[in-house]
Amino acid sequence: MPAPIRAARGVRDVLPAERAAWSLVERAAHGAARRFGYQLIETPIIEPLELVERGVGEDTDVIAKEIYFVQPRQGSEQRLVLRPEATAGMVRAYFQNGLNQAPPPARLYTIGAMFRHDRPQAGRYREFHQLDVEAIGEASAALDAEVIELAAAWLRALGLEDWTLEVNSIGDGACRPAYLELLKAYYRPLRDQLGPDCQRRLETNPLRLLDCKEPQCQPLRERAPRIADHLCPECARAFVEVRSLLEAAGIPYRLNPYLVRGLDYYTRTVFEFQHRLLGGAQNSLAGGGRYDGLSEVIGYRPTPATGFAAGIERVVLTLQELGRLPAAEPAAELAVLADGPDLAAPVAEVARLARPAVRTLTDASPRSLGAKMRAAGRAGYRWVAILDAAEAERRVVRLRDMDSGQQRELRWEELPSLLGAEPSPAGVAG
RNA sequence: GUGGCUGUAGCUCAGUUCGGUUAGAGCACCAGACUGUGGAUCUGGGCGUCGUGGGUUCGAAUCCCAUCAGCCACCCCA
Repeated sequence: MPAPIRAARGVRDVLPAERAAWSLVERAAHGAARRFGYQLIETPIIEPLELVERGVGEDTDVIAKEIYFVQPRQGSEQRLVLRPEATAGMVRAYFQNGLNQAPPPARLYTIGAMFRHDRPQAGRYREFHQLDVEAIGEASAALDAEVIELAAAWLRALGLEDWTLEVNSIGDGACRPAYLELLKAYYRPLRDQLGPDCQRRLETNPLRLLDCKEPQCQPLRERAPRIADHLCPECARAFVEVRSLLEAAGIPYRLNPYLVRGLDYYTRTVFEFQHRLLGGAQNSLAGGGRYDGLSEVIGYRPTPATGFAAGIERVVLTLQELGRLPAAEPAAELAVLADGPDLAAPVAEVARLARPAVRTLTDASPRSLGAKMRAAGRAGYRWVAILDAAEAERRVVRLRDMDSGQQRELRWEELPSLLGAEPSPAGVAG
């Protein structure tokens, strides 16, 4: 026998008990997105390397070490990768399918798996799932506020109230270059006090100096020029508008002048939802912002857009920490039990008749009736229908109400109407 | 990718310090008893190459090395 094959590192199985919580989170996401007029789309999990490279930024860690490459069958084939995030694919799909021909903005969302070759940790997996919400085609600050409000509505629908929202503006092509010069001018004399990473960032990606967590770098940023003080009139106006819209919507937020995105095509609004229960390093529930420069980078017409990505696993984890996971639901409401051997066919027929009314499973195993009843009791089924050979011949069952213990004989054909009349949510779950 | 901690039954763990017969407990699972036919109780049962591979030794769950996996902190982000 070969060695047991285990799942790859950093990926995990979501079993039925936990999957119920996922369904809750996903249903809330669909509900929130639809209520804001966002439509569900699906984009491929594999995308061309170039899309991901340019969509994420070639100098980022994601590109440098976290990309999963798809092994090409021939060297000449296009290089494909597993998507590490959804936004670039969403924008590609928007243009490629002509959604830019409709009146803007396109309000789109998707839920799906993303892949990053990180070092696994609780709340951080190599395959993880995101809710991704994008409003593409319009520069209005109202859309920034809208996607934030959507995210907040989603979290609130799940009973998550204790998050914090941090907001910042990082300007645009008109004002950021000048600000970056100011930032560099501030940091250059302090270069020797910076960590090695930040010494490099000083010239390549100075915004990143602001959110460096190295103890030696942190104090220096206190006196650094703040971009909020150096926004161009348009960006300043947009920032004010986003903030006033959030206040009007009753969404509490905190200004974090050190919240940044490292890439050039991010503009103006950036934000992040956090939750303390997620613990230190992995406390981010969702993050996003405006990315007016992305479409050009991937070869399409300049088009403003804004959105966010949220971690499904992290939301589920937070619900778990709060003890708010939904109670495990029995797999069925009715179990049809064979009292004796060779009853598979009649048991299946009884179940078939009952299924239009209630979720029904069968147990025609050779175990004793006591064992089957014990299993049914533990599983929490509402009803049990028992039949032996003689009853099968007469087309009747003993129907037992597991709560009251009451039991009566009835004809198979009576099952659906009788059980259907009982108040029982036959809703679709997970 | 860097550093640290940890891997024993399906799950939670004891045993490891200081090597010594057939490696333990609870939960869960299966069978039976008890109420014809239930969640409790009782009895019995498989619980396992002690993560994997190699080494030291008369002898390794225990010591050493490697490897894989999980967790924690970085890096980064969801």
